[in-house]
Amino acid sequence: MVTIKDLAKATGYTIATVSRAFNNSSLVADATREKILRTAEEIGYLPNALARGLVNKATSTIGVIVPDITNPYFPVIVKSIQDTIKPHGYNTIVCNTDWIEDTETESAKMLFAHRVAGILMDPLSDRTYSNIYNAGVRVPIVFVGNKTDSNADEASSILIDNFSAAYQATEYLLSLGHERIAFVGGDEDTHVNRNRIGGYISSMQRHVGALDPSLLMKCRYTQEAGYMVASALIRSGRLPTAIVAGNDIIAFGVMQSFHNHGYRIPRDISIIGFDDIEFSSNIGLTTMQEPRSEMGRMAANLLLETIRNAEAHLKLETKNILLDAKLIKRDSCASPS
Amino acid sequence: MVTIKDLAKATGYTIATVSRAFNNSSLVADATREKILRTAEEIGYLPNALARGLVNKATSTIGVIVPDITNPYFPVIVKSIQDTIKPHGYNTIVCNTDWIEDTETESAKMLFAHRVAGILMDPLSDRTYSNIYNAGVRVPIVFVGNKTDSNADEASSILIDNFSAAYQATEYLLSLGHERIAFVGGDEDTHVNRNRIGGYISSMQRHVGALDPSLLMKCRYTQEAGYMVASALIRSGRLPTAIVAGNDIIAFGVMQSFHNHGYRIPRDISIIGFDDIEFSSNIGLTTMQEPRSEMGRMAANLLLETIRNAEAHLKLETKNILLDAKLIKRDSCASPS
DNA sequence: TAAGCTTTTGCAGGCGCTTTAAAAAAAACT
DNA sequence: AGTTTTTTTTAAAGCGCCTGCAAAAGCTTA
Repeated sequence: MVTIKDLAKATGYTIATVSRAFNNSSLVADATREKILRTAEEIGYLPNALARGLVNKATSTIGVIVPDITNPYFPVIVKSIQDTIKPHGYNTIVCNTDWIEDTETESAKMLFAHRVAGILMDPLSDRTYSNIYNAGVRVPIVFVGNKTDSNADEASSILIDNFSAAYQATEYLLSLGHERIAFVGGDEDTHVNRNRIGGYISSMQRHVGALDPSLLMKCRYTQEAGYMVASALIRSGRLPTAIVAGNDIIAFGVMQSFHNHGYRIPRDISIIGFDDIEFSSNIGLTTMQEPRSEMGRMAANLLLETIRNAEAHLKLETKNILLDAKLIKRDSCASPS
Repeated sequence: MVTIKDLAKATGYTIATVSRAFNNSSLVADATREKILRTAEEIGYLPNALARGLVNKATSTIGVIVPDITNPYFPVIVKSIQDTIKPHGYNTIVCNTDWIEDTETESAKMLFAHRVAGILMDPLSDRTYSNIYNAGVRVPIVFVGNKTDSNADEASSILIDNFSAAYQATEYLLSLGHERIAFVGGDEDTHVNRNRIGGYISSMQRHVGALDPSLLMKCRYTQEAGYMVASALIRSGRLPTAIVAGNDIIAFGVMQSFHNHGYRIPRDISIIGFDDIEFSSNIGLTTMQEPRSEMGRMAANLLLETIRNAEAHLKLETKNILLDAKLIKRDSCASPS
C-alpha cells in the first residue's frame, strides 16, 4: 500500500509538500506540484480517504437512504442525486431499508459513523427524524419524496403536493363520470399517505357526499400487495368503477389481478397511479407524474447548501418545498360503461 | 462530536478499555463493558469509522459498480449483495457509471481511496480490469453479470452462460417455425455481447445456413435504442418474423415501436428478451431469465471469501462460474402466421 | 501474609494525512 | 554587498482509534 510517505521519499520532498500538492494549495511551486503529481501516477499513489476524512473532520461523501431500491421510483432519484453532487466532488453511499424502521435507523448510524457530510432520505415514518436524532446522528439531513411532519423545522424537504395531486387524480376520474372510486394506497401513517388519502377523500366528499369507507383500502407499496387487494375486491363482488392507486407499482399489481380475472382495463375498470415510473408508459398507465429527477436535484443542492452553511456555523433556514405533480393521461382510464 | 475520549472521561476508564469494550475484546470485564456501552448510548457516542479504518488498514465496506442503476436489472443484484454481506457486518458504496468507461475507472479509484475491502462490479468492457489495475487499485474484485475475458484468472466472476442462453432463445423461435430472426443487442465488444451474438449466430447457422448480416443489429442497452432500431427496421420494409433482443429493456423499446406503428405482438412479430426484469411479466414478454438474486448472492459470498483469504495472505484460486438461464414463456412469441 | 497466577486496565506509539509555525531559499530592494 | 520581503519547504502536532507491552488489581495457594 503506497502512502504519502512513499511519495515523499520518491520525490525528495516532505509529506507536507506532497499533501499541499494534492490539495491545490498555493503554497507549492507549480513545478513542484507537477513533479509530485507525475510521480504519484507512476508509483500508483492514491490518497487515503479515511486519513483525509479523519483530519478534516468531514468527508466528501453523502449518504442516501431509500426504502426499496428495486422500486424504479428510487433509482431515478438516486441517480439524479449522484449526478448533481458529483461535480462538487462528492460521492454517495446508498442504503436500502426494506421498509424496516430499525434498518433505517441503523443505516443512519452507519452513515454517521462514516462521517458523511450529509444525508438525503425518503423517510419511512413520522418517527424517522427523532429515531435517528436520538440514535446520536448529528448531520445535515434533507428529506426527499416524503417527510416527517413533526420535525418540519428541523430538516428541509422536497416533495410533491400529495394532497393536491390525489385530489386532482380523483377529480379526473370523477370528470370521466365515475362515482364509485376506490383508493388503494400505502398503509403506513406518513405524510405522503395522509395527504394522498386526504386529497382523495376531500374530492370524493365534495362530489359524492359521504364516503363509503369500504372504498378506502391500504396496503404496502408492492405489486403483490396491489394484486392481493384487487383480488379481494373482486371476490367481494362489489367492484368500484375506478381506482386511485397509491403508486404505480401498486397499480401494476391491481391491473394484473384484474387482467387475470378476465376484466379489461379501461373497459371494465379505470385505474390511475402515482409516480410515473418508466414502465408505466409501456403499460399505458394513466398516472400522476412526480418530477423525480428534479426532486433529486433540488434535494441534493439544498443539502449541499445546508452543509456549506453548517461548516460556516450558520444555520440555514429549513425549507419545505412542494412541487406540482402532473396528470399524464394514457390508456387506463375511460368513462364507465 | 463525541469521541472515544469523551466516553473514557464519562466512564472513568481510559480510551484503551473503551476501545476494547467496543471491539468485544475478552480483555475487558463484562461489568466494565456493560457500563461503557450503556454510557455510550447515553452520551450518543458512535465510533468513528474513518479512524477505525485507518488503524485497521481495512474497512467493512464493499464497493459496487454498475452501469445503470435505473435499469431494473441492477437494483435486484445490488439488493441481493447488500442482503448477503450485511450479516457479515459489511455495508456498500454503490457507484453508477452511466456506461462511461472513464467514470468506471474513477469510481474504482474512489472506492480504493476509501479503502473498501473489495469491489463487486459489472464491467463495461474487456479493458475494465486493466484500466482499474493500472489506475493503482489493489483490492479483491469479483465480476458479476459480465466479465473481462482477458483477465479471467485475475478475478473471479459469476454470470450466466450467455452463449447457451442465446442459442436456446434462438432455437425456441426456430422451433416455433420462424426462419427470419433478427438480433437486436449490445454494441460494445464485451464477453456478454460476444456470447449472446455467438449463440444466436451458431443456432441460426445450424438451421438456416448462412446468416443474413442485416439481421444482426447492435444498439445500446436502453429502451430508446431498442425503439430506434425497431423503427429503422420497420422503415426498411424487410421485417423479420421474430427478434431476439439483447435484454428486456431493449425488447420493451422494440415492442413499443411495433405497437406504435400498428403491429401486434405476437401476431405480426415475435420477440424474446433477456434478463426477466420485474416488468417483463406485466407486459407478457417471453425472456431468458437470469437468476439475478442468486448471482448477487454468489458473487458477494465469493468476494467475502476472497477478502478473507487475502487477509490471511493466501491467494484464492479464481473461479469463473456460469449459471444457467431459464426460458420463461409468456405471450410475446408465437408461430409466424 | 506473601508469593504466584490470572484477569483487568493503563500507557504510549502509530495508522496516513492536514496544517500551523518556523526555517530555508529565492527574489527584490537599498 | 547587505537587508528586507516574498516564496517555498520543513518540522511537528494532532485527528480518533487500536494494540503490544507493562502495570495494577483480584484470586489462589502455601
